Amino acid sequence: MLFGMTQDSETDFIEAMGLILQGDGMPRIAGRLMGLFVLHGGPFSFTNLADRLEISRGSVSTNTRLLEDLGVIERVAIKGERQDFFRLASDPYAEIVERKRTRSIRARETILRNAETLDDLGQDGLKRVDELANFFRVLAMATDRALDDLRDGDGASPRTSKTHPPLAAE
Amino acid sequence: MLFGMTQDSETDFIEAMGLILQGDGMPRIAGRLMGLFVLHGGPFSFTNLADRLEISRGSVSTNTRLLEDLGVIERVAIKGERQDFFRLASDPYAEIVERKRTRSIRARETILRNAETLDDLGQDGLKRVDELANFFRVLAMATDRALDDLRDGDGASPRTSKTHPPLAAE
DNA sequence: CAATTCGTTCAATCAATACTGAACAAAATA
DNA sequence: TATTTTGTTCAGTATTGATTGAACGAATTG
Repeated sequence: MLFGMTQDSETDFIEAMGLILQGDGMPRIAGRLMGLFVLHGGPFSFTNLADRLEISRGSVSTNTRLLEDLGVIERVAIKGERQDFFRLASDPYAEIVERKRTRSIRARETILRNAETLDDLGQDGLKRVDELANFFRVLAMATDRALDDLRDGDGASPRTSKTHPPLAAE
Repeated sequence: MLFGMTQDSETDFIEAMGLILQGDGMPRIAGRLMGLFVLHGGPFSFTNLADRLEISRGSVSTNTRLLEDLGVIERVAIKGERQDFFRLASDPYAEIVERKRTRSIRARETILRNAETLDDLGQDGLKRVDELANFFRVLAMATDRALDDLRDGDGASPRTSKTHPPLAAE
């Protein structure tokens, strides 16, 4: 039987990471890989990854490349070994935030560019478009600060929100 | 013929918004609706929305409810009218950011909760898990600030990043 | 050189989700 | 009361993207 079977807590952690990254629009397997690399830093061989996570070699190839592009992991060569090895990068999260920032900026640019060719918008219409663009600008600025915070290796909160307790899901 | 046919700039704007929101994990139709409401504030009747965007009544129902829950639009009643009407809400973007914030906090909590039951992680393992949790904490703080900025109706940048020019996609 | 190992690619399958359109209940109208 | 209008729900379809597994070329080994 398989149902009701409980898994060990390492698997729970890895699967949880799979779901979290999936919820953020990435492949679940990328999340599982990330979870594994956070638990044990690596290096893991290509084959080892496929075996431990029980995923196909194709998925290992695709998703390690994805995480490599994101700067979450890096490919390392090991003397006397034929396989590729991967380990958690030294600054795994910066590029993720950087991409979020870029997406917000792009969205804002797209909006402003499309708005240029619009006429027949009144005073109010222009204001609403401006506020939409500003929304994305604010998002971009927020990720920008997040990048700074990450770089500073910011362990404790240096600034508390005006409107929220330090951290709780409410 | 249909191909090569160009659409007016209003449609371009609306479609662009559809793609932007789709890229953020929401239904494309929700984005189109949002685009329409940003251009013209409303109120639009239920049927009018279906006609203008050429979408089914089912989609109007589902996606207006989604945007209503998000606080982007609000349902209004108009004297002498049977249909529901919708207009852009007064503070359309706050709840969107609030949800982003909640997701980051939840992710952090999930990680910390799963990490508790883990043993056999060395010094290094604990550090990596901590840094992962901190990553989501930083994201939560960033959205938190974004929320403040939005409320302040912040039109000009009060603080410039240490590492990036004021705003460009690079 | 033949056989194996390795990582990538790609066609096929699978899974998740969006969207439609018909069925429905409630309310308004005739 | 019968008909129409209205918004929701839901089953079915379409679409999109993730995942697999086989085919492949390159490199290694025997």
